[in-house]
Amino acid sequence: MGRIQDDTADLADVIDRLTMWLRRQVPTAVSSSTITTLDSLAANGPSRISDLAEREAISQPGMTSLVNRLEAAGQAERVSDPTDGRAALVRITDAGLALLTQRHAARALVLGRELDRLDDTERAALTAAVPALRRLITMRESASL
Amino acid sequence: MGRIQDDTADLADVIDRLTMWLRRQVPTAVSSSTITTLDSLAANGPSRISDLAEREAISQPGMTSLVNRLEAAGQAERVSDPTDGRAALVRITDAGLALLTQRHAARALVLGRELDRLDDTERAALTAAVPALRRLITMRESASL
DNA sequence: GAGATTTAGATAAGGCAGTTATATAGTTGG
DNA sequence: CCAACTATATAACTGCCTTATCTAAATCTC
Repeated sequence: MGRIQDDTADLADVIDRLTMWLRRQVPTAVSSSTITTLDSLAANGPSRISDLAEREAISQPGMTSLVNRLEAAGQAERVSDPTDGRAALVRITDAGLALLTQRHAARALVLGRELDRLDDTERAALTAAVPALRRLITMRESASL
Repeated sequence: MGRIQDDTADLADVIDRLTMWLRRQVPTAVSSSTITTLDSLAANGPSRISDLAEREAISQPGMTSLVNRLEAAGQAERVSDPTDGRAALVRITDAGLALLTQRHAARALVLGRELDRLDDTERAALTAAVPALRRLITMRESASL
């Protein structure tokens, strides 16, 4: 119990710090919720404002203004929902997809530089952990939350 | 090369998503830089404003105002630097340490619940990766950046 | 099918946390 | 002892979020 709990705390701590560090290395110039919203649009297809707000855990007016920014930057666009005249569907544009690609590449590059400084055993341990980490994510995405 | 690069992108992606998810599960009520600054104070002892600003990669006025907030909340305090009348040393208080402890416990709890749903092999892979992740962090902390 | 209720989104007003530019006060070297 | 430097604070501004409220479309009830 104590053992597992310690590892868990370690993992949470380590993830925390790595993320902070990655964020600093790749100064995004766009806010973190901008990126995660684009990610969500890329993964789930055109979505309603209120659905996006719920996924990103921000308020509906907050998402309205975020979408306004995305639209102004040409990274997403509003299309009308044929089935509901009140709703607007938000769709990622090619420019939005390009932004995601570029950012992911930049982060991978920075992380890659650090990985080069680890030894083979350490790198192997990280590689071996990726599938479990991915499972962790997909589990939560299908969870009710 | 391609192989390692793919793993790297995977790792960056996975870390990204895990962090977003952790952040949402444990709505912090305090900003992320508040926490990381307290962390830094706990780890490195009383520090100057400008040193903190550099470590956290925010501007010096930004750190001044962050420290003002910490002080107002009773989580840190300014003490005068005996060796330099211009400088203020910022020191974490017991309340600040308690906040860190509580937050880390909350995150570990949430993460632990998910880990329980993995199988033994997956958990072992994660545990095995922790030391390498930690090395990754300590490397960058001692780097010149 | 007309009017009340609910729902999707927009607008308004405000706050917090960051930015750059600049001011103030203490330190240090010639 | 004064000039230049350094540590922090203050000022003015911006970005991105919040809650409260408004409008318009959909749905439900009779």
